[in-house]
Amino acid sequence: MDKNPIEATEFYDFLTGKAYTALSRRLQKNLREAGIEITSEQWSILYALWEEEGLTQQELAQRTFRDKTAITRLIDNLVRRTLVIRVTDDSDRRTNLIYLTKSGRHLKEKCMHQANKTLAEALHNVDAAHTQTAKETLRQVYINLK
Amino acid sequence: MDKNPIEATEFYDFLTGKAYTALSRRLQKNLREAGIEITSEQWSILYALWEEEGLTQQELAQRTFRDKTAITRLIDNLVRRTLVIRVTDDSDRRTNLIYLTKSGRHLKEKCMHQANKTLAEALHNVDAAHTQTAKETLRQVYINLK
DNA sequence: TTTATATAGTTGTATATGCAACCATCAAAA
DNA sequence: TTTTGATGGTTGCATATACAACTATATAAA
Repeated sequence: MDKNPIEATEFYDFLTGKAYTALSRRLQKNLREAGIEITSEQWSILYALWEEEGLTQQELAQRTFRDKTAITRLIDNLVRRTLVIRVTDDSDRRTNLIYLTKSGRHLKEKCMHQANKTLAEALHNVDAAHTQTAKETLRQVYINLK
Repeated sequence: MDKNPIEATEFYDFLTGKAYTALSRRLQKNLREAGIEITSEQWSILYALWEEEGLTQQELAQRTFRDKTAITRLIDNLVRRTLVIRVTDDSDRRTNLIYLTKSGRHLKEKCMHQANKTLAEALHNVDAAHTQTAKETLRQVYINLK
């Protein structure tokens, strides 16, 4: 567990989450400036639903790596903003299937534009090869820890 | 702002913070299993103080990239756990200087061991060169967005 | 059929966070 | 010296989160 102390020693910033905090805050700022009043966390739920509608809350929890209780309340808030609806699954009345409303679906283009803008701002002065490596590394970290 | 859509397109997971969430959760789990009942956020404050005591709350806010109100309440919780104390600066009575208590100082070794363990688990199967690149990339992201 | 077990989701509680508004203190200008 | 503006910190509020305990439903075992 102390195999690579040299590399790890300078990597505590990763543990403090500074880069992710900065990224998340910038996304929210960009969304707000585009007139979209959702949080970055709500964005991540919508992003999953833009990829595939009708997911259960469990599936959303897995895809966004959150506790299912966090999903309950995120969906609560998205329902209140009339961006998604809960539909009880007839074949298993325990589960809710989450669908986008027309407004929720309509938001996709504008939101993804802001998401792309945010990533471009974040990765300014980072060459493509390094971006690719960082992407793979974060992916491996997730696989290691999930 | 849409200069590198290809690289960005597969990088939305970075925006959702999955890797950081996984990392933060694992750190807290490792600390708990070592009998240390602090959150990963509290760890990041203590980490800054282990590097340098007597920081102001503003300085802590900058170093951990958090809103100063978040620092107020993190310090509240750390004071309640008797890990740090607030000392009013005599030369400027607006500012609090934050010092570790004996318990807070004592925690360093055990906590840093768990932090190193967490990073090692996270970076398992990631070679040193990639770790280095990821580190630099996250650093650049932070610089771009801060 | 009844019982036991597993799964999907919700609620209570404690913690964390950003933003806006606020108070206290300091420093510079008038 | 008084006023003005800047800075450090706190509080109110809404949101997000994990964990534990709970309800409701479904499935498997007896």
